[in-house]
Amino acid sequence: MSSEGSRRRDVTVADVAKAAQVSKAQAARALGNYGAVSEDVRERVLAAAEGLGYRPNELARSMNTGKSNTIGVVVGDIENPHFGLATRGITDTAKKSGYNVILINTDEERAAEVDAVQVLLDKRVDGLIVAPASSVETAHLKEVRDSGRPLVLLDRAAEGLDVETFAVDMGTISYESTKYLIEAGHRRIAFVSTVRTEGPYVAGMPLDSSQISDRLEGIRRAFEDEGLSQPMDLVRLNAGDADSIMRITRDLLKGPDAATAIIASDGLIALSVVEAIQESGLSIPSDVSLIMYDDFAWTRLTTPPLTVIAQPVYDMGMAAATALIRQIEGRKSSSPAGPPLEARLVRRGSVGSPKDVGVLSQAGS
Amino acid sequence: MSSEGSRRRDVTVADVAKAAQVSKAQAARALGNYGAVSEDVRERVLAAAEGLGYRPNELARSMNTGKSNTIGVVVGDIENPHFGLATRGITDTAKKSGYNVILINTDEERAAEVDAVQVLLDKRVDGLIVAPASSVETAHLKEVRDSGRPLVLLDRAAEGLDVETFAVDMGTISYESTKYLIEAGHRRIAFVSTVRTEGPYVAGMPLDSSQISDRLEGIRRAFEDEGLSQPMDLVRLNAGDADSIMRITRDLLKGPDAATAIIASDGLIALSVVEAIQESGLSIPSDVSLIMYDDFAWTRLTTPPLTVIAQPVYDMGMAAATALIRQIEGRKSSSPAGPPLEARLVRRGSVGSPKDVGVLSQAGS
DNA sequence: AATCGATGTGAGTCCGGTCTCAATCCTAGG
DNA sequence: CCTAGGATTGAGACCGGACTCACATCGATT
Repeated sequence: MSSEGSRRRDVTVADVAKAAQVSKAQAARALGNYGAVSEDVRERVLAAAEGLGYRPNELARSMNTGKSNTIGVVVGDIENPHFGLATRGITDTAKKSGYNVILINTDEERAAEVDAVQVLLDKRVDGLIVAPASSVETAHLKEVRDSGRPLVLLDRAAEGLDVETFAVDMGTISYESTKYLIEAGHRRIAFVSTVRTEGPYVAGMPLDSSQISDRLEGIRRAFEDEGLSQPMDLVRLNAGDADSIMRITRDLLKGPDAATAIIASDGLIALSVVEAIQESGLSIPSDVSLIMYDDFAWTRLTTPPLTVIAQPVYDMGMAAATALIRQIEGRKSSSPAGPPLEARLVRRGSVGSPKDVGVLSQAGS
Repeated sequence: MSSEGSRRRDVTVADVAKAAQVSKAQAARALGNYGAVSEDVRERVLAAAEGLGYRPNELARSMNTGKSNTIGVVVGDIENPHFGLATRGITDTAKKSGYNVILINTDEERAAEVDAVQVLLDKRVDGLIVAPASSVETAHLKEVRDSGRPLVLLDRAAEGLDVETFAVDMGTISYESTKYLIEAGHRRIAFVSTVRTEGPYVAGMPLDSSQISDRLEGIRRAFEDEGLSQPMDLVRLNAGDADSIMRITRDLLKGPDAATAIIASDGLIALSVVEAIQESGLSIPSDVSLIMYDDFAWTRLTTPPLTVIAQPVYDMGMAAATALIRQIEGRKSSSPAGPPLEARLVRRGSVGSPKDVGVLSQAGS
């Protein structure tokens, strides 16, 4: 309909050069605008390009500049708003510096992650941002490192891998939050997370996720500080889909030794925990207190609104991208600073005192 | 530390060939495993490749196969779980067929979208999935079409552009939902959306989003069917950030002619609407009823749980990717079917009868 | 008028693969 | 023993830009 039925092969510099009656080299210079080109030639070339609908082939360009202007991002699950927001921080920053993002989802599976990293390397991305599924098995990340390609970690650190990592200090915030619960009178504090482990949790056992280890360590310290010890039976890992989380929650809340407070390791978990609590006919916070990681908008809408641990997720993405791009573009050192990326406990309404605390403290006094 | 300090330039077929003492062509054949290669050569080449840590340069490969095994995805906002989930559907499907995804965010801005499409075309992606910010200004999409690159639309249709589009039938579900509200006694039904318009809404005015037009049309029809007419003053577009949505909500709920029900055009809007309602001290559904588009998990946790319009978002992404890949790989026709992609009204607790309905109907009888 | 440095310009190489084509090997049929 | 035809193999073109290098131009110097 329109005009030149542009089927098949697309226009190349050579075509433009021919049309503009100049050499390929000159056309390339005018188009790529580098080198010296006379006004006359430039105009003719640009006009020809316009007329032919020339579009540079970035693949070819990348091939001999060695730069693809693309960064690879490997996350566990974009469906999770946590990563959605982080990704947003990354893409926004990347775009600002002229980079595009290839996104790969791993479903938190190591095999998928190894694969993803490989693919991105093969595609010659300029750098990688990875939220490692495992903080322990990091051979593939070491390879990236050794290959000399810029790499930056998000959310979780990788053991024995000296790479810039953008994550909040989980130990501290976990400690604070636990302290807060303890001060409210809680002793039976549960922790629910998705990390997978072989058997049930044993204090200090190595975990795949540095994040979770740090959080557990924070909890332990908080108890210790008070001369108490953390109720290990309430640490529940391997929480998978909604059903399993609900099952775990019901289990935590039953019996004479039930948990009086639950710390949900992320928003998805909290969702199911709250659902299970509601279904059990219990109420928050009078029967159970709850703290969840990540501050999503909906947490203000539940009754009561949830007390959460807010992480600067967008900023983390932004910082990671900024650092990566800095690495890609040269100077190693310079400002390693940036804002500190601190998590914060946002006290809303889901934490109260456990039912029998009054009785206990009276009895104690 | 490890061994061969693989700095700089990476290993190429030529290097492998030299190491294996065969010609570049033979090495390439063995590696790319095409053509005829003797067992002996194959083994030597593979061993050499292994030893050298050879990794094919996908860029180079793409350049002369003309295939990048990459599809471009352009969405308005990955931070929005709607797109997060759709993207998940796309990436899962793509991965299954060996494709990677380059994701670009447009913030729902047309300029950014035009740019995004251009960039992806320049990167020679094999195909595009776009959730067009505007259903009207679609010149850039027509260009994609004309360039011969496979294109598929997600979520919204584009006017006068004959491209496979994966979206639910908004007219029908909107009609049904409105009917449901009307039957509950509502007459003052508001509709809040982010679409931008020049001035205030006027019946039938052209909108950027086909989705929204369809929804409004559905509402109109539902009213018409009952011999009523839609309260145009309650259609509020241009709802931007949280603040503006809350302002709009407060405005809708004040005065003698306040809205008794609100339809929120997406989850983000609903979030602020609910917040504004709660802040006003009103309650759902006794004071105001609410329906929102998209069924997010948290909608089950509010008090009351929200009545929502569930869309098969993941499936839409999956269908779009499947169709795109089919287009990329050949056969035009075949099964244009796939599951129907229908939206469904999920009745939970946020719709009730308006306060004065009793009075009114009594007065009426 | 001869010289010099700053442009302009075209031919051709290179990036790292894929692929064509002609030459060489090998083996079975005659 | 000779030969046709398939299996192997190497040289080199090619994809579409970026970039090197040698050469041509030209106004300005002295």
